[in-house]
Amino acid sequence: MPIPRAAQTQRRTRIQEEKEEQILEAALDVFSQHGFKGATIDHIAEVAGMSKPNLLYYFRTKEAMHRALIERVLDTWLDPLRAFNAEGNPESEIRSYIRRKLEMARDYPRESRLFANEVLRGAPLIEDELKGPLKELVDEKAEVIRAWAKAGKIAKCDPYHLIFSIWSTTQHYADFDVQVRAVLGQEKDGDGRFEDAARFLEQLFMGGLSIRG
Amino acid sequence: MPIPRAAQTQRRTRIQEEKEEQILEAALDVFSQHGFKGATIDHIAEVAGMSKPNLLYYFRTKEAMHRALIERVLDTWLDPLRAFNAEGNPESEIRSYIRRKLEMARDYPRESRLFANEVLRGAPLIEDELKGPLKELVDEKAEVIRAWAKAGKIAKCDPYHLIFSIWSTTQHYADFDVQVRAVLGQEKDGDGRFEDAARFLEQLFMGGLSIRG
DNA sequence: CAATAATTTGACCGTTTGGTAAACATTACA
DNA sequence: TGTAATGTTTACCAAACGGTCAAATTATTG
Repeated sequence: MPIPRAAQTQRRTRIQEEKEEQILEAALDVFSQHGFKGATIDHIAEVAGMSKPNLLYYFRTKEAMHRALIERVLDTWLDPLRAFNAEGNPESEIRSYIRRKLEMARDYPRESRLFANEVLRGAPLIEDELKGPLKELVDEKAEVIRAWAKAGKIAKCDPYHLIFSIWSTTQHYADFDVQVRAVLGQEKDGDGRFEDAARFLEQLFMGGLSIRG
Repeated sequence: MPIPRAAQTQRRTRIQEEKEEQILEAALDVFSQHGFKGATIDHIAEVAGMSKPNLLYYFRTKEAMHRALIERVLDTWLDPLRAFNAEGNPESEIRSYIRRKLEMARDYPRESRLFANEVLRGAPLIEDELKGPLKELVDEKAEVIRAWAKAGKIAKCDPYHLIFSIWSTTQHYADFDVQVRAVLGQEKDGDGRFEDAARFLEQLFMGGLSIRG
């Protein structure tokens, strides 16, 4: 009598929804802190408050858990870029994109680190996502930026490297948090630090794109 | 008859120097690619072309290897910042700092990734280094930048976040190389890509600091 | 060359880890 | 309420891994 795995059933029960959520929440904790190899199923199970075999009832392998998690994260991770609007004016669009990305680094540092860990190790699980959907989205937005530059609304610049620089500067505050904290010391608390970073980055990018602040 | 471990001897022999170098080179390969937990002694031994017990003759534990490696890397990693000169003029100093950091991301991506991995997992091995020597160095250079701003040579800005943004934008090309390549596609080769990034970053920071390019 | 010190290796060990088997418990539903 | 499907747990396994040991080999030096 084969046990029907949750992942194989047609309709998901209430328990499945709850438990899978519970597991992914714990998995996010552990994977983002220790990386894929460093994370253990036992540890995730402990954080999730359930037994190891119970975890493996919902996700058959550690990799399946990681894959489910990272695909979900990747999706929401790109929301700010999707919100980037060609119709809006360049200043407010770029400004609010930077701010949203910075807010995400502040509010969802685990997601940022999970992603960083995955890319650092060569992105074996999401290579296709990067080369497909991600590239297409970036291509589309890069075209918007290029049009703005052509119309003289912002300085001429390489739109891809502009996007990279916004990603890197904002995510830095999540991924390198330990270093940032070590350098800045205890003086500034979370909110003050966030505001300082936001102010600086707006100045940097507005100036760099020749947009008067 | 206790075997004198290489690390314990007073003077290092020729063989010790060679082999330790050989091991650290292999370790850099493996640690930077797989992270601390993901790296195995067997794998490092294989890359180094020697047996596992032989490795452990020179470095008693995996952690000792990692520590030796990361301390060496951290030291050379900060050279560009140390070269930052208060006497020089702001434009050329900042410009060449960016370029040096970008060159390091291009020429030493393994070192960058090793460091990123370490910080991502909470920097357990170099916490003291970050809070001590690193912080002091950054404090010193931040003061230089602040003085430049006060003298009206560059726009007023938070010097710490300026340094963070230079770190993050340049190191991004090493740490997130897979993503960068996925988005940019095969069109641009290594050198062209590097020049594009360099041009963009110079424009960004010169403009952001109100320095005319 | 002899003898001592330094280096290298194959075999091995205890622990951790990802994952399984099967019995047991609970839930959903006719 | 009975029964089949779903969910949970205890006990366990094989492989991988960090590290040790003692014997063998090579290098150094008096």
